Amino acid sequence: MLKLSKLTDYATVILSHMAKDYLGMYASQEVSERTGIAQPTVSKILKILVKAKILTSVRGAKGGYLLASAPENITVAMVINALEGPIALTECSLSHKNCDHVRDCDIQGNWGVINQKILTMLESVTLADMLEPIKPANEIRISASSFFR
Amino acid sequence: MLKLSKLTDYATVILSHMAKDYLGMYASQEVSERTGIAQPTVSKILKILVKAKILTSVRGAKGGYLLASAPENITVAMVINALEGPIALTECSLSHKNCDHVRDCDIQGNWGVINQKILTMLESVTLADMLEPIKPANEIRISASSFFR
DNA sequence: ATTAAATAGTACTAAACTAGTCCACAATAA
DNA sequence: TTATTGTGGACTAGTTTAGTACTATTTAAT
Ligand code: FES
Ligand code: FES
Repeated sequence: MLKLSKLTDYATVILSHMAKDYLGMYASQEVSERTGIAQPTVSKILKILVKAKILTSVRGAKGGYLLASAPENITVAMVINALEGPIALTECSLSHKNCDHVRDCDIQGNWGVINQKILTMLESVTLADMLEPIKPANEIRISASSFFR
Repeated sequence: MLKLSKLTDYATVILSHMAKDYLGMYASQEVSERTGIAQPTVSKILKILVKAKILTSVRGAKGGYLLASAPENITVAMVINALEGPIALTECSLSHKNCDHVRDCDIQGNWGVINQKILTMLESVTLADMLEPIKPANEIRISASSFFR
């Protein structure tokens, strides 16, 4: 169903929460309470986000997590990348090695283009954007006829 | 890893093959030989594509499958939809029911916007486009600053 | 009529992935 | 020293996916 994992979804919820006061420090405990996501799961996600350098952590009592940069500089693509690895719609967008038993394939490159467009789109959305209330007029700038040109 | 299933990938390969002579009829046997995808798997995919009305089938000896419409009218979104169901990055893009234990969530709507953009993009790419050799200059028309405005 | 070639539908299995939990360990504040 | 908090890794149960198999149905050719 072309979907993100639940953990990625949670991660955006968690980060949005933290972005509201983006200089503050948040203990996993507290994040769990505020978001309603179970504590062990929150903890797991926060650890992953630290490893991806999206968050920084402070250990010990009164410790917690903070955003490693301003919400404007954290993109949705970064978050997806942290939790799910590189964004690649098809195996071949990432490496052609895995597709060896598919002969007669004329389309790998085009998948790559689609993939790149989605990536660019996701890179253009930041945590700050996610917090904004939705504006109804969202004009799409891609016209069908110009897609591959 | 935000990826399409292998079957979807195969489906595009199969359809691209069939689109080369898009009035011709193809037996699953033959498609299997040409693409190198195992026959039972090809067969499974073709059945699904018929149910989605992307292909039509002719039963009996000398039967086979044909494109139900011209390659220009078959979009990548249709194919993904046939094999994986509705395109929805997060549960909430599809229905908010499943997310009830996430309190304090300000972002569902924005996911919906992102989702819609990806959908529009995938709807703008047709089978005919997939067959074209790639053009190097692919200007992306979405600017970061205007994403949510 | 009979046979062969082809799709339709469904069910099944094995493998891979995901979500969610848990625990022993390390760091720090009080 | 003790309580609090993050770190790292392991583990289990559940779900999803890929791939296969089998039976029934349809049609062309003979
Ligand atoms: S090389 Fe993988 S689908 Fe073509
Ligand atoms: S309602 Fe599902 S992530 Fe917000």
